[in-house]
Amino acid sequence: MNESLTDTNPPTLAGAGTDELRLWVRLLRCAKVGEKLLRRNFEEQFDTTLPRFDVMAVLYREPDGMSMGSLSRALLVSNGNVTSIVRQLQAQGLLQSIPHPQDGRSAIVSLTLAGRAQFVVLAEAHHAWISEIFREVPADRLKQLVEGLGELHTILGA
Amino acid sequence: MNESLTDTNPPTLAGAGTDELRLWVRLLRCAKVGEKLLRRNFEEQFDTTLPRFDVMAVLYREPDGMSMGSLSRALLVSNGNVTSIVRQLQAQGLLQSIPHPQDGRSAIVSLTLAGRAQFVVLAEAHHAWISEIFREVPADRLKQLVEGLGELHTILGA
DNA sequence: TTTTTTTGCTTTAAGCCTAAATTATAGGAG
DNA sequence: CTCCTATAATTTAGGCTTAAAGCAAAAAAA
Repeated sequence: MNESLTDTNPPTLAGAGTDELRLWVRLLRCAKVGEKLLRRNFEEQFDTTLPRFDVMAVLYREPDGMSMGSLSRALLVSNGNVTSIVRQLQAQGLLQSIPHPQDGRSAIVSLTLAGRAQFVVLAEAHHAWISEIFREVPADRLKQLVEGLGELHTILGA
Repeated sequence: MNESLTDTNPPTLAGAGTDELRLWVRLLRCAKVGEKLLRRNFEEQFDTTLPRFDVMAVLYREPDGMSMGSLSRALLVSNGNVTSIVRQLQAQGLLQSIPHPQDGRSAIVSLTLAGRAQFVVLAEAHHAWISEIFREVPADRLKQLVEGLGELHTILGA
């Protein structure tokens, strides 16, 4: 029950090995492994990054464009962060920024035609990579995880 | 079946909304939300970071210390990355680096007594935050996710 | 022994990320 | 109209991250 007085091992931490902690560690671990793979693929095959892909993915769903603020909220990243990523995409001609007609502070960013075309290509590759990653996961297990993580996300979002 | 010629909405992407993609998006989303919360807490309450905590967590389990290489492999981060984090912890007196007796290239890093004491405090807070995050998740759902993510991690690791 | 290759780690360049400070515009109170 | 506050975005400082290049020691080869 108690730690031995001559124990040279680390003292047991309160709560170590609980289900919550295990869940968190595994969640983070799986996400990290996947991200590592995607980052490498995006870099090697398209000379781009996951964050840029994320920006394009959000904008693809909004053909009329959106403000920098909405973009950063949709991506769960800080306001200032979006600025530099948008700049990169703009420099590549994949994205355009147009001053808001009513509000002089704001700008509406949207994908260019080239950006939309490029995103379709990227999204296809992205999906193929994800499929490959989860290839060995049984379909019912997949559904179970989707369900469980959906519930988790709802709880976390609230 | 086909896209309308006058459709102003984004064309449907092949594979959009499949279970694999949904799983990946939710996995990443949940991890991101949790990380954001932990980062803020570590910063505000202990003026430290999640990566530093991660290093300490690994070293806590290895009282005899380990090489920089083992450390980076255990954390799934690049070799060069560990260098700067270790330096920070060393500057705070939480970690010590001792030259390897046989191998002049290598060093053995380990937590100092102060580092071990500090880690116990951090780990306790960390666990409390995690518990709070998952407070509303039913115990059986928790177990199911732990199980599913464990399997997923095994598949991803191989 | 001398040379070559490998290995452990650090450094560098580039990008992502945040919080906080700054700038500029918008909108309301007086 | 003027002042004050709120909001949109950028800039700045600091930290994390990687890949690639560099350095020094070890190990292997010649």
